[in-house]
Amino acid sequence: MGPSGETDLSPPPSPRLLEELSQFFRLLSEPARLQLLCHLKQGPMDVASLIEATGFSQSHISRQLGQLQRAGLVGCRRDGVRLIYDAEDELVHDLCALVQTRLKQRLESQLRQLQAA
Amino acid sequence: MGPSGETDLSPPPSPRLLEELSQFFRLLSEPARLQLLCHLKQGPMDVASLIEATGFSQSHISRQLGQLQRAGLVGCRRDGVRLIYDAEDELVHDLCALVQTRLKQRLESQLRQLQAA
DNA sequence: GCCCATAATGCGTTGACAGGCATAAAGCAC
DNA sequence: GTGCTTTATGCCTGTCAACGCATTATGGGC
Repeated sequence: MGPSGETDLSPPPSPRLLEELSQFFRLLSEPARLQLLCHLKQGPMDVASLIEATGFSQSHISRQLGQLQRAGLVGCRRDGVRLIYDAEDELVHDLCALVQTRLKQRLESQLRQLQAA
Repeated sequence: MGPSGETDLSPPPSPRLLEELSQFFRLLSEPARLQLLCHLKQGPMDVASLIEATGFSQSHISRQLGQLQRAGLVGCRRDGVRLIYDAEDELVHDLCALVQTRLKQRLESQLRQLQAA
């Protein structure tokens, strides 16, 4: 606990990794995509159901699903002419849970500050 | 409705929460901000050092720090005329570690597929 | 008071991407 | 084969945010 606390535990991440990380977070930075992931978390669905559930256009849904699939966050199988998508990754759920907890803590903290004042 | 298997374990998140989550992820979706957070994780720094470390303009750094501060991810204190920023949240580090692990797993998986073929 | 250093903000440009419409591709039924 | 349905893609527009430059605000030192 000296003045030079040496918090330097980890080396600075390479620009390459930084780019990959931010690209991943970018996928989750769009409410539409997050919404699709949440719906798919409840179980596999075809695109028509996702359109019905979200109200977005078919082309939009298809594009967002494409991005999520390329990232490996969703997968799909064929059922005749339909494509059934499903969430393939628990990570997103965990990340959301962590962030949600933090958001809640932050709001509670702000609330206490208001009450104290 | 379907006689579906009801994988409905968790209720669909409200649009409000979806928006908050995506906004948070959006903060991390910019390499510049992620880079600032990583630098600050090594210890408190003033803005001049961050400019030196990242090569961005002063105005840009200031703006990004402002966003991070409003989200509570960084804090700052004054030292004379300088402002010393520091990372205030372990969450980002944890999130990055989780995502990084996943990215690695994914690459390894792809590598195995190539070798098998 | 004036001057200098540091950080924040107004303004403009530009690039990226959401999102819809129209079209093409893919697969099934006949 | 022709049609019909479902999904993917080309094209377009609007919007939003990164980013730099110029300016302003803030806080020393004299």
